[in-house]
Parts: sequence; C-alpha cells; structure tokens
Amino acid sequence: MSEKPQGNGVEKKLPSRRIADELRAAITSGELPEGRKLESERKLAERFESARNTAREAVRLLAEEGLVDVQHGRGVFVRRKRKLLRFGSERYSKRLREQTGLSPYRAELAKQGLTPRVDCTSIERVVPPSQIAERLEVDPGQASVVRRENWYYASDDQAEYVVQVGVTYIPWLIAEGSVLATSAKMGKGSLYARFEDLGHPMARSREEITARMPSQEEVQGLKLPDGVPVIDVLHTGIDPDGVAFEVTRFVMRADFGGLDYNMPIEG
Amino acid sequence: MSEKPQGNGVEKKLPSRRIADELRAAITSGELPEGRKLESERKLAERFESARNTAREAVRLLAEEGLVDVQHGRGVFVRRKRKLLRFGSERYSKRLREQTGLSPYRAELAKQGLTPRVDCTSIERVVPPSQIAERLEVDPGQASVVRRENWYYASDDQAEYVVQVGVTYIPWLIAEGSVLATSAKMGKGSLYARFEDLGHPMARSREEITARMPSQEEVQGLKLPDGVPVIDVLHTGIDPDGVAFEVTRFVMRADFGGLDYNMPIEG
DNA sequence: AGAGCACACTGGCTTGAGCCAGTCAACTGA
DNA sequence: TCAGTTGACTGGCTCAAGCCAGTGTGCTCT
Repeated sequence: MSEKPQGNGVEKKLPSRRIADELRAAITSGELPEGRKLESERKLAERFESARNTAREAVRLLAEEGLVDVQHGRGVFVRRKRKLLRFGSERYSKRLREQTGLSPYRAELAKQGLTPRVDCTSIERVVPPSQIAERLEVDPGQASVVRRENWYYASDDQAEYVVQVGVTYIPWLIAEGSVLATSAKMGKGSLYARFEDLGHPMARSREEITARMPSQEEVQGLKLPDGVPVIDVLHTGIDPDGVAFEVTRFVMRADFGGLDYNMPIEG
Repeated sequence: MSEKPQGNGVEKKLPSRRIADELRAAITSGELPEGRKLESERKLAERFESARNTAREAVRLLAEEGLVDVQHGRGVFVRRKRKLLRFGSERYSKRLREQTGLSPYRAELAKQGLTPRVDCTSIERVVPPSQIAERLEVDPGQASVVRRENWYYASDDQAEYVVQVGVTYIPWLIAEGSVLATSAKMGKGSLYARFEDLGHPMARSREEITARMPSQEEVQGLKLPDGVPVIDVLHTGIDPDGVAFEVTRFVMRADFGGLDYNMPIEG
C-alpha cells in the first residue's frame, strides 16, 4: 500500500474520460447548447486521436449521466433539461378539485406551459397482485378488483412525452355498478369525486415511495432515455372509517417528475 | 417501414445479450445464489465462444441492472438483495419519540436486524445555498445558518454500508447559543426535542422528493454500486406559526431506502 | 409529381489482440 | 516467525478493423 500516486502532480487521464470530460465541459458551459448534435463517433475518435471504440465509450459515459441522447442512425444530441413537474399532496384535496376544475396533473402542466393528455388505456376486472390485495384487504385468489390503467402525457412544441403511468385498483364491491368499473369518462370532479359519491371520501393517503432503474418494458413504454431512474409510488386512499378503497401505483420519469408533500405532524 | 421482422420465428440474439440473458436466468432462478462469484470474463468468453469484450459487455449489462457487483481484481459477484428500509412520516412525531426512546432511524434498522450508526461529521456556520435560504427566509449573502452534516450507516454481519447522508440547515438566529450550533450530541429526544425547547415544535413538514442518478462524489461517498439511483429529499420543518426553522437535505441509496408517508387529506 | 432505389451518412455490436492495475496466496529469505 | 517478493489470477481500458442496421437525401425512372 502506502503512498498511492493519486493527485500528486499531473493527473494522467484515461483517453475515454478525457474525451468525456471535454465534451461535458462544452455542454455545461453552453458551448454545446441543448439539442445540438455532437460530432459523430468517428469524427470524435479522429479529433482526439483515439480508436472509435474509445470515443464511443466516452459517449456512453455521457449518456449514462443523462447529458446526451444517442439516436441510432441520426447522431448524438445534447439532452434538453426539463423542469421538474411536482405532484403534491394537495393532489387529492377536495377544495382544490372544486376550485380549479382542473385535475392537479393538468394544473401542474399548465403552470409550465405544457399540454397535458391523459389516456385511460384499459379497465378490467382482475385478480389483484398480492401487494394490492393486502392493502385493500380483498381476496387475493379471486377477480376481486377493477384495474384501471392511465397514461399521462405532456407535450411541448417539440414532441409528446410519457410522464407517468398510473394503475388504479378498486375493490369490485365498491366499483360494481358505478362508472368506476365501466367507463374511462369519470365526469365532473373525476375519479375521487366518484368515490365520494359512493361514500368513500379520502380522509388519509398513504404513499410508499421508492426509486429504481426502470425495467426493460418501462424503458420501452415510457420511451426513457439512458440514465433516467423511475419513481415508484404506491398510493393508498383511505376513507374516514379507515377503509382502504383504492390503491394506485404510479411509475414516473424521475427526470420529469418529483413529489412535493406538505403535511401536518401528528401526535 | 411495413412488416418489421420482429418476433416472427426464431429470435436471433446478439451474443452479448445471449450471455447476459443466460446469466440473468441463472441468477433469478437461484442457480447462482447471492454472493456467488461468477466465472471470470475470460472463462465466460471461452464458454460462450465469443470475445472477452463481448462477455465483458454482458457483465456490464447485468451490473447496470443491479444484478451483480464487479470488483476489480477479485471477480464478479451476485448482488445481495436488500430489504427496503422505509423512513416514514412518523419520523418527526413527538409521541413516537417519547415512546420508544429510539430515533426512527435506529428503530427501523433494529426491525430488520441491522446495526445502526450515525455520525455527525461537521457543524459549521455557513452561507446558505440559495435553495435553503429561500425556504428558511434568511439572508443568502451572509453566514446566516448552521450546517450540520450527518452520515447514517447500517451494518449486517458482512459489512457496514452508508445508507443516507443528511445535511441540516438551521437559521443562526435560532441555533445561536444552543447545542444545535455547537455539539454533535443532541441529548435526550435528539434534534427535534431541542427545537421544541427553543419554542419551535414541528407542526408541519414539507418534503420535496426527486430521484436521480448519483453524482460522481455521491458514488464515492456512499460507495454506491452501479445502477443504483439516489432519492433526494428536501425536508422543511415548520412550526405552528408557519415559521420554517430547519431544512434538511437527505440523499439516500434507493436500493436501501424508501419513504412511507401516511397523511391526512386536508380541505 | 411521385414512388422507389442507391448511397452516404449515423450509431450498434463483435472480434482478438495487448497492456495496465488490483488481489491474493504461495514462496523466500533474513 | 514474519516481512517482503513473486506470480497467477481478477477486472479496466484501449486499439484497429469489420460488418450490421437505422436515417435521410438526392437521383432516377415511371
């Protein structure tokens, strides 16, 4: 051991890191603005007098950091930074719902000059996953819940992006006979107003939050660039009697979305 | 366009994916248990009749997915799955604090058979970052806050891990003269009991949550394996008068930690 | 005008070679 | 006995070359 030759004197850099560092500096300094196309791998290799694989490795590093987007056949582009959308705890507030008429998702996007779109892609009666059955206290062996899948999009002037996917599970005993079990259209006040109609206003919300790298399907479904984790939120809606009447799993792009809770401290 | 030749008939796999898929299957099936050392890159290459670089690429894919840990000079090992530690909203509850005597961090770790350690590495009077100054409503140009840095560790029978780092900022006007400004030892009831002593019980907590890939310093500091994002929580403590008396930024390993809030819906 | 093709780009992936740098155990010599 | 060296492993990184697969342009033929 003893005396590692670190940091003393001239730092001898690995070629791939040197290229990556130089490109990173150009990006963060603004010399390479957002959306700008980088030199091709072959040209980078030539400019830095290295092998194409080495330039390629440098680009991979930047992509992993989320600084650039690599597009097969087109080139490498400086990634556009996005403002974070924040989904807050007032999400479920009755007051806010009645005041604005907008869903919190639409309100948040409007604030940032983006156009929202929400698409209910399926409504089915299914056997609940065990995690869901536990929280709703329903039979895990029967088709005891309705599963509603919603996709949330945002578009700017360039393109439309998938921001998050929400899968809501509702006990069949609650949803039976109402629009919850049948229709994508929720009517005035949306989903949570319907729960109120059915005698289940939301009194408490439990939110279990983790983050992870996306699965392969999520990368495809959300069209996720490299190096972007997802935030996984398991939300449980609870009525004044302590009954869990709804569980929703949100999976959101972490580079787009965040959460913002403001809650009282109890006890 | 038209008819992409996808999925019809025999799927022709890329060599690196084939190797990765086979190893992944062996891992998820339990054939390769946690902690087991994989064949060396050179042996993999030989067994799959490919170049070492190709086997290496396969290993890289698995590491990116968080399935294996690569250790220079030692080998590639199946990563041990960890139960998620959940830090909840009762974190700041007075009742819980008085009942257990344990901090929530210690309580949570005890529940999972892990040994906690918390280390206060520095207490300084500093100029607040702008994000902090805004929330505490203090002068962003003066050394108007005390900065306390805490490192949270967990150890099992194998090793000690860094779970999260918390940096707390307290307005100098509040901390001045108390242990908050001077001592790592907080005494009975810890940090938040001291705020209570000073007339700032926590009435509300705001938690702004994002996830992202770690910076290079965070990778080193938290000794993060590949493919593990961090959860970034900006917590603001608010007293009954609406005064923000403390802001803490937590950065936690997403493979170790998660958050679990249970809050009332207001309005 | 329009459909279609050819070609020149782009990145995607593999090969096989070589050297560098940690790790660890076995050996060597004071 | 034990410190120090050696050498056989491990992964880390680079090279140069080649072929495959998307993308987009411009030309050609109808």
